[in-house]
Amino acid sequence: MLPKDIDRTDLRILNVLQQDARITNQALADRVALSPSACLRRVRDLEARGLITGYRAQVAVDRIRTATIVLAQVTFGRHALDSFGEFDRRILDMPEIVEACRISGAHDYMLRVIVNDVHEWKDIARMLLGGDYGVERIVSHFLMDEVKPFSGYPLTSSRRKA
Amino acid sequence: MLPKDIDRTDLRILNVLQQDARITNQALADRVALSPSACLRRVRDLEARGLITGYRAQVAVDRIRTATIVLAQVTFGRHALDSFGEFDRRILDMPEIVEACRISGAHDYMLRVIVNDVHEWKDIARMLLGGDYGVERIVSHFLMDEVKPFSGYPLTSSRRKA
DNA sequence: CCTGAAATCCACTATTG
DNA sequence: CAATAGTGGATTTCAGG
Repeated sequence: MLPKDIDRTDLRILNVLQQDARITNQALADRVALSPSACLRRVRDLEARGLITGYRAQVAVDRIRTATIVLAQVTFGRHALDSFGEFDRRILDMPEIVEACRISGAHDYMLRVIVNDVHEWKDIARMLLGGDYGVERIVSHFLMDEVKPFSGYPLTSSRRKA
Repeated sequence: MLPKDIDRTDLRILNVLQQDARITNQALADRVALSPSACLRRVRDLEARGLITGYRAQVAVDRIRTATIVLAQVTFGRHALDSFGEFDRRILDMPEIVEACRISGAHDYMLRVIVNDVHEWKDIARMLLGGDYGVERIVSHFLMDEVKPFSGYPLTSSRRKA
């Protein structure tokens, strides 16, 4: 169930850091009932092993710039796996595309894009369609309201078996 | 273009903190060419004004637990605005639903859900459909690959006018 | 793998420009 | 508003169990 190289103390550390990445090491050590030095060593270890992939400030971007956020589903025509590679490289290059997932189902990618307005999105969508990546169709949705903003994953599944 | 209560120094601070929330105040001050005290005052101000909404460690959740991540589009039947409120409260309560956005277009919500397996997702989807919230249809996509993981928003739009 | 102490280094405040 | 300097406290290393 739990990977054998992660114990409950690690989980507690990760849970706290998911909620408050800027907590002091001392306070963190208190919350997980460890001495500061032991706690720090675990945190460094979690970083080195790639279990913590980064620490990010969450910014209210809509209060800083004009921001229209688009969730776009991209469908490919021919499924040449190579064309995925080209497409991937392209979207990694575009700062407006802030997130991209390959998904199962009727569509191939789900993108999250930030633009100033709908016209800018039109330009980008046209670019993706016309770039000869094999993109056949783009379905876009505009984000109206962040009802539940992401604030970390549950690291233990709460749901119990029947 | 830029809100008058945010200057370029604030933007640089936000940009650095988006990439590395655990940087020390001194190093941050260096990077934005400010004294530590001036820098710290700005950071506290950005927090107090709600422009920074939190600091989060990014965790490689798939290396910690069995994780199937679902992107689900939820469509309502009758558009009673009240039923949205009930639905909202419900999803805020469910730890498996880690993000929820109201969107425009053919569907009403986009959810990001983490479950152990497809069966668990089936249970949750059935719950949402049967809970008398007015949910009419759920289209689900399973996340196959995080091609471009979210790592902060561009705070200045790079695209220039034609 | 932990604790505890010692030595840095940093956050934060007061003071001043 | 920003810089400088001081002090209380935190981070980090290391010795030892």
